[in-house]
Amino acid sequence: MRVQRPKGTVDILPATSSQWEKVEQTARDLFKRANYREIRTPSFENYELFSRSSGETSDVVEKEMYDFNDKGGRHIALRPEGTAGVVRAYVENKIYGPDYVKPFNVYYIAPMYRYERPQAGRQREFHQIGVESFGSNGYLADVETILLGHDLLAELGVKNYELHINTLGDSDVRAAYHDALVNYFTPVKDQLSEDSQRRLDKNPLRILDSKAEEDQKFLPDAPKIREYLDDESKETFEKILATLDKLGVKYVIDDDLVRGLDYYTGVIFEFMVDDKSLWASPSTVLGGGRYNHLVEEFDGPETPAVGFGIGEERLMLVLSKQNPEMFEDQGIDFFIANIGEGTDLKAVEVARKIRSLGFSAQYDVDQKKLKAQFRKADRVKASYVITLGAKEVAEGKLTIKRLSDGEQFSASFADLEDKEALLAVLAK
RNA sequence: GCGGUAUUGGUGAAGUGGUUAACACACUGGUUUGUGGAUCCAGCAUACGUGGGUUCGAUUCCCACAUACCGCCCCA
Repeated sequence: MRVQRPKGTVDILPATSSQWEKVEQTARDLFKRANYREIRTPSFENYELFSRSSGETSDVVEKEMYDFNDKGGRHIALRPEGTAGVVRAYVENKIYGPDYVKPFNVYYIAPMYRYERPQAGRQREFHQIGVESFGSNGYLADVETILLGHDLLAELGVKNYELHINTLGDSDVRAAYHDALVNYFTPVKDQLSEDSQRRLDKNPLRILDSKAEEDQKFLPDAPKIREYLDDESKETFEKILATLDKLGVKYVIDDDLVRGLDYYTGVIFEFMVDDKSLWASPSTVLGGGRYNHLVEEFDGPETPAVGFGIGEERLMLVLSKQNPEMFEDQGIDFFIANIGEGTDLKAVEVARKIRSLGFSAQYDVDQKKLKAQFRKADRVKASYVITLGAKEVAEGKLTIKRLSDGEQFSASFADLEDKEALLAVLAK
């Protein structure tokens, strides 16, 4: 039977998985230093969790949800994003209680699922790195979240990224602004693009970043969210911006920035990468914002929260272009080549000994001819080849050859007893 | 969900309605039976995504499906 992986999925093979490891390790290290700890939640949840949190009419829910009924008749959905599950876990485990230090800061690195038409950097199973912070409505919580995103991209070596930032205000503001947009666009509805006419009913905010030519002339004069902000929202936004200024973090206030999910309530932001060799127009690699009502939505106490998510596939795409050094194959430290009767056992012992010192080492389980063993050493990018022959074994000696220049070193088995001794031999 | 392009070996690819599917790289073996990355020799496709159809005959024509990619929608 010939089998094929499901549409929109990929196999991450060893050549690539080592790159993923590096990226994820960088993220984990940074989060750990900021005292964000990992949370792992189920990859599937009850359908309603996502339909409620993302918005019934959002595209994610309407057409991208990977859902099914299980054998017990439960309506299940594979998670399309990370926040809802974390919020559910927050409430279900009563983390809002006094036993937990606030804010409650967590991160996750996990697969997500969306039933979509695949493209480069967009799959049905994809991965997100995300952070969430629960319990603080302080502007510094917003700043901290933005900084984490910023610093992560910087540590990874992403170039040409731009922070776009905007604020949606609280639900009253959103409602008022929503109405204002509808009032503004409805009179000219038949002049709008087909897509935008549909958006007018469903999600008027979306019209703002329409690419359709017909829509462009209406956009500059469209009402701005800032005109509808309450004083508190305005003040918080100003504080966030002022702090970013003082910290030297560059940003662009983007009136047209609207995130696709319904649950955002305050500041929203995206880090966009402009790389013409990857995408015609700047693309978002990291997006997030404040969502102060989601915990209540799931019957938890009123709890402010803020977070972001990174699309890992997109991030990898960017890094492969912008930081190729990070992705170079390192190879192994030692390859043990052996020749002659009874030397195979010694090769195994030497390899294990070397590994115990913390080096990487491999020997030829196929026991091919010496020449073939050397060829294999080249292919696995070994730095050194240790040659073991009957003669060496008898004398308690071994030869170490540096493949880069062919230099040979003579060592004794005693030199394998500790790392310093071995390094000393190689330093000669 | 809509529109478009593509699909030949491990890889990059050439090519044709008709006995043996070019070339290159990679790989494997050999080139004095203990030393690699060079040269040389040899080997290396279940037959051209899957299934139908047209045809005396299809990898080459048609249709469907699958998958990938591009654009839209949307988004990470």
